[in-house]
Amino acid sequence: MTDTDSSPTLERKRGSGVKMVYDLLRDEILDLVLPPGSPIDEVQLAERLKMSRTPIREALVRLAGEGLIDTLPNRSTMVANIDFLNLNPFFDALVLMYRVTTRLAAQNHRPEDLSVIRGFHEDYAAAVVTRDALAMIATNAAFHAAIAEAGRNPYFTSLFRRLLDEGRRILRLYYQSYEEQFPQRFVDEHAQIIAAIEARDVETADRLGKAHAEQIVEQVQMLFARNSKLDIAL
Amino acid sequence: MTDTDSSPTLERKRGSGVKMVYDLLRDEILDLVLPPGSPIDEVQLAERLKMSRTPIREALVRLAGEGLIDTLPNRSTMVANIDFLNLNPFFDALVLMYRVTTRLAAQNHRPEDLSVIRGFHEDYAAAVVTRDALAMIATNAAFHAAIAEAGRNPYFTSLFRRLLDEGRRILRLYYQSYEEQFPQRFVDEHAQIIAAIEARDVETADRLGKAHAEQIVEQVQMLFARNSKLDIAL
DNA sequence: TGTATTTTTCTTGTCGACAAATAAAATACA
DNA sequence: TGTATTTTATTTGTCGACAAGAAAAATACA
Repeated sequence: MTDTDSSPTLERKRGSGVKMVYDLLRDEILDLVLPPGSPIDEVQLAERLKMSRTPIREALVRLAGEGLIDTLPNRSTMVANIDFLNLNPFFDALVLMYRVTTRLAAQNHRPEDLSVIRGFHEDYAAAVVTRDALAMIATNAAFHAAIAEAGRNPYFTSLFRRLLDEGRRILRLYYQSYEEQFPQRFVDEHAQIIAAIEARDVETADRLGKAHAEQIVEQVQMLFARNSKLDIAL
Repeated sequence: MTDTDSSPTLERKRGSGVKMVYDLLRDEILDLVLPPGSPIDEVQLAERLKMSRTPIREALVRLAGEGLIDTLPNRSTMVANIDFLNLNPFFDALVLMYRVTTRLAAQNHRPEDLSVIRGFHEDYAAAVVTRDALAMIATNAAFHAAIAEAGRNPYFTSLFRRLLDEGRRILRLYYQSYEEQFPQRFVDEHAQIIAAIEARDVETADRLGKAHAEQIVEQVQMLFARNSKLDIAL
């Protein structure tokens, strides 16, 4: 029998296809469901999501623009690799953006921003309590992205978002061997950061942002040094 | 008569279409040939460049990813506006990236980088001599982009490139009423920056980068204040 | 058996066509 | 004449199909 009538074609709203694919792939990449180096097949995705290749292609172009996938001409496209041998540029950029965005948030935030920030702060604290590593990673990124938004500099915000994304991938890797000591500390530091922002204490915010970032970098480097044996494929 | 045989279909290499459209539109946007707010018609472009809408669409998606065009769903896409009423976020980001990239270049550059940088330095000096405003803008951006490359932090480099692009649009506007005093000064400052980088004098590079950036910002703000009457359409 | 060449296969890049969504124009109605 | 509603027109978003490129497989040849 043919498939006429049986499946009612699953109507989608007219521009939602690309966003769907984009969000799906982005999440799968950032959570390492698709590890670095994984090939991405357009036709396979197309038939899995029951749509043409066109919207999928558009999503892939966007992801490539954000550096999450690499496209070699005429040949397969794959999830972007992480340069584990030299994370320094990443760390440098991350620390600076932590500082700058926190500082700007202290300068430029509006009252309504704080409730958003506090919301993510609580989400993060909840994730720490339930020891949900994936949720911790995601809510921590959301927390700092919200601070960046409150700083109201779209250039910094977009770079920071990109760094936080990349950070999600790296953290996802290390949280396998996660020690429970540091998340609680981060909750406290987050609370201090919020207080500094609210008080519009620019210098303190700057200092806390920097210290917080360096804590994270140090932790990651420690974890990295410890289990450098577990190597990710490719 | 039909057009069979007459025009031999103008064969293009297989992936070159998108790059062609992308480069073309990018240049026209940055040089204000397409001023902010200009509508971009896909079909019109398609028949002008004698290709299908698909590669044009891909180029537009890329440009949208870099913030050079805005796409409203189901409706026309147009060249991104510049928020002239609040250039502060732009200036803040620009100054910081000038500093950081110059500093990192002093730290991380390799000998071969210097010749590239010097090349653009000379191009800029030549543009100043011939008083070619468009060339000055473009070579100045290329000069600083080359310094950023020598700093070897892709995150900073890509943000800085984006800022330099945006700067090209803004400068392009003000160079209409351009006063010849400052380009020569910039040539000298560029030379000092090169010297600091070559000497690996990180602190001096940082200081020079910051000062240079602030010079530019100040100039633009002065020009902006002076002829705030000439308003660009939309 | 090992290397070079041809053939096949598989994936991407491009095309033309159609349908949905929105704006503009035209019509109806008071 | 002015407003509301329908109709038309224009532009985007999606689709299926096909051709070009490159790797893999198969064949030819030594």
